[in-house]
Amino acid sequence: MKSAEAILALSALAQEHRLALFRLLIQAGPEGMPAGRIAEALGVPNSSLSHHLAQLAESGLVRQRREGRSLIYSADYAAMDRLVGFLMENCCAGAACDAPTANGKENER
Amino acid sequence: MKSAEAILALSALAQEHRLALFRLLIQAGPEGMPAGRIAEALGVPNSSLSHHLAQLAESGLVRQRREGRSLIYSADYAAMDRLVGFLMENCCAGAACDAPTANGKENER
DNA sequence: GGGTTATTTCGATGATTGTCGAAATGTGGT
DNA sequence: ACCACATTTCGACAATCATCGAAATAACCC
Repeated sequence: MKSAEAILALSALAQEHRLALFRLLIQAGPEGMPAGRIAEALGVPNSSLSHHLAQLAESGLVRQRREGRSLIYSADYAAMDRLVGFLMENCCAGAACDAPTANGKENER
Repeated sequence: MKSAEAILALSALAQEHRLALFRLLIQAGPEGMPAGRIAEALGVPNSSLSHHLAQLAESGLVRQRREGRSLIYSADYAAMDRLVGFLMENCCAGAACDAPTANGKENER
């Protein structure tokens, strides 16, 4: 992952509505949720929400797919994984430490 | 962790210089680095860097301590841990999944 | 106290971002 | 073809943010 991508992803998360949105999708699981239901859940006008969804999708943290008239959004766990990996890269100059890893498995760096 | 704290931390990271700064500190380990050496490493004017350091410190991701005339900054790994934990909270509605965890240990949710 | 070094605060400026209604687009049913 | 539904794009405005020089603060040494 390059720095520019990471910034895009972090900026996407660094906003009240988008953060709530992303966490909602994380909790919704891989099936995701249609835009309408998300807007309803968050109490944000459609046009605003659409703007935020686009930004999250652009950042790669969220996937979009169409299903009938609805657009379904879902969290991309692997992207989140890569982001955390990038942030903690070469943690403690390579020494073993309690640094976060991106995938819940043992730290193998 | 509350949403407001998470946003503060994410905003702190969502900026070119601060992201580079944080990763530098992650790699520097718990001893950290003095402000001057950081500014030099990143090629950013002192006043700009100070502004960024303050923001990272404010967010809780970075710690500040004085040592003689120097102010030493270091990454707070536990804070990063909590941030990732918050982002992935209740991942996949509690079902086992490949979600990131914050500490490199097995996923115990 | 005076001088030197390390770093922060102030303040002004330009650039980026969030917001939301109205209009446009895409999809499916009849 | 038409209508209704789901969602996005456009556009304008207010609010927040990044930048950096100059001045202020803090620590140390003589």
